[in-house]
Amino acid sequence: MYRTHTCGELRLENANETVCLSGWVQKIRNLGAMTFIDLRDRYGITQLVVEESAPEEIRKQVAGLGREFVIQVTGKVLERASKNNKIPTGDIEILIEKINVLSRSEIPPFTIEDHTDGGDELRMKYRYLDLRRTAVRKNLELRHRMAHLVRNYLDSYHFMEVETPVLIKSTPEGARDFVVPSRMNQGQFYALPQSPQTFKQLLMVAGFDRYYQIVKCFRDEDLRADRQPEFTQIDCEMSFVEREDVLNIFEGMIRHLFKEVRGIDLPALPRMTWHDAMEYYGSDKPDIRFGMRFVNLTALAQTKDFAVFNSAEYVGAICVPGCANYTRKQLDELTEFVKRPQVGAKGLVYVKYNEDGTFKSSVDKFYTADDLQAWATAAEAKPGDLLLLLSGQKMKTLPQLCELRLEMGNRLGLRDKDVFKPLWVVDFPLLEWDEETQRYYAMHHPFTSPKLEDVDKMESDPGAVRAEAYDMVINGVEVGGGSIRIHDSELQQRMFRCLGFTEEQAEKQFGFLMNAFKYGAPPHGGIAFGFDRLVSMFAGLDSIRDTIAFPKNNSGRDVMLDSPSEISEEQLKELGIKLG
RNA sequence: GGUGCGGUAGUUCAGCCGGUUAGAAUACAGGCCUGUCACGCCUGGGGUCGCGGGUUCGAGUCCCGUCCGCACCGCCA
Repeated sequence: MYRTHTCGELRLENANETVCLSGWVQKIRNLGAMTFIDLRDRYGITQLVVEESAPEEIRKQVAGLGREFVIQVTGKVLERASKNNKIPTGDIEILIEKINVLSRSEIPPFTIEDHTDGGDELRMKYRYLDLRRTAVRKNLELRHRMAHLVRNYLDSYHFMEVETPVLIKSTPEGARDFVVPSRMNQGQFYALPQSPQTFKQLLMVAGFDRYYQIVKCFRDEDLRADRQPEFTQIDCEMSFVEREDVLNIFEGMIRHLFKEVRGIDLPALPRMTWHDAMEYYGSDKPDIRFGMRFVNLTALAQTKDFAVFNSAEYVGAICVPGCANYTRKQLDELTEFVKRPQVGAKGLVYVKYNEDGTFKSSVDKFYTADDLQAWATAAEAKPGDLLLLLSGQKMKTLPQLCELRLEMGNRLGLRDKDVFKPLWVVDFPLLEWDEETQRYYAMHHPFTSPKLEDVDKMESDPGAVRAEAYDMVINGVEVGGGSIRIHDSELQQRMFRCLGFTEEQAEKQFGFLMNAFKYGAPPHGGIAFGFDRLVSMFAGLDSIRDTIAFPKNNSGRDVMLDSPSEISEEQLKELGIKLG
């Protein structure tokens, strides 16, 4: 037997018991006549003590210990002479009677502590050591707990978890596929799923009317702090439902998670149309923890001889509360911010609505105080507020203003990580025009149902057709999205036509689905949540990496395994692949 | 594909306008210490300044190229 207890469970009431513990040596504090050892496992830290009076043999063994050695000790639980109220086991210690070194350790490349001295790269290379740290372990514990809560919640609503294949068929739409060469079918390739989308729809045809799966998905696109090439979705689909049914069930799931994990009772989630999200926040994933909604000043701004505004399709403003006292330097910084290539604005116009009711702006040459007053009124500004204006082509200016708004939210501390403001964004456009290829693409995916009242416009005005699609957004992060699907094979064919597919192409790519729909497809819809993002949000992290046990770096590499890597000539030959 | 920042001791970093033997903290090793828990004190070892080229009397420092890391843009139905 290696242990009678874990390193996190002994308390004062265990005093005088003889116990056996196993774990890692976290820290050795040698005070000369006595030595303290912090013994660590998943559950906590227990202090071991060796006194001068201990047998020579034990003192010698302790002297030979090093950080991260794995040891097993037997000893008596004693009340400490000086207690440590920072840890749950801080009232007791173990007087070592027997010690057994189970495994030695080299000196670790970084300290295994909450505030490690190791940088990201090193921690990833030795991820198994990094995972010993409480901070990282807690994230994985949270992930486990959330997965468990999700499974229980969905199970209670009769959702069934079904596994779908990982080796599937490549499709041209959407993200790049990861491909896997087939040895038995030379010259042909499997693709890894970007999502189990078509399978879950087929499961609906099969009559599994409530399906879910916590499942790995793969996209061969460049990485970000919140994007990994393989990531986990909570993938769900339901039959005989309308949009409201789906929103209700999954709003319930998110509220359940907030309640259980964070102890937060969320109110019902507000809804916002995609159109309003763009118009007032410049984004399809608005952060509504704070105000500063956009105000359209186009008409009011095009009254004077200011060419910049007069030539603009759109002039928009945000009203920043209490910032009329911004200095020239701060305003210059903001101008620099919006002119960065990542934002791409040409310039920034400010209007200070001073406490004394006067105005000071960067366009005083062109506009009178009455003009500026009219803007301030439109923006519901109060004395002491600062208006920031951007102008230009509307669909370019809105996202720029969005960046500026988020920046001001950050500067004013309005984006508190412990405040959660989820919402549904609904009524997305069905199609999106792509300038480069001069055709429409499905904004969500080609199986998304148009809103019934817009179906007539699919041919005459495709860009105006709205979809039965919805995203759940929390604090400016898209955590989930889905739609009511098309279950009518004729409508599906119409959709493919809108996307410029020939009948043959549609048949070749999605024939299996269209065929299935000929045999009685129930109305259905669903949603998928980005599980990594959800966990990182609940953990208050900016990056999803620390919610994943073995993540990949910025260039999609696993620095621990050193993958991807080359394969042998033999392997290539077997696969019938020649490298160029 | 692009932009920005970074790469110096095991680790995290400092190193100014180019100038003597490249420093600090921490980790590590040795010694001292009876209540530590970020233990304390003393001593010591430890460097291909990412790599290649160039400018210069002289390069960690300046220039060019390259590799690696991070953040972002493009991309992510």
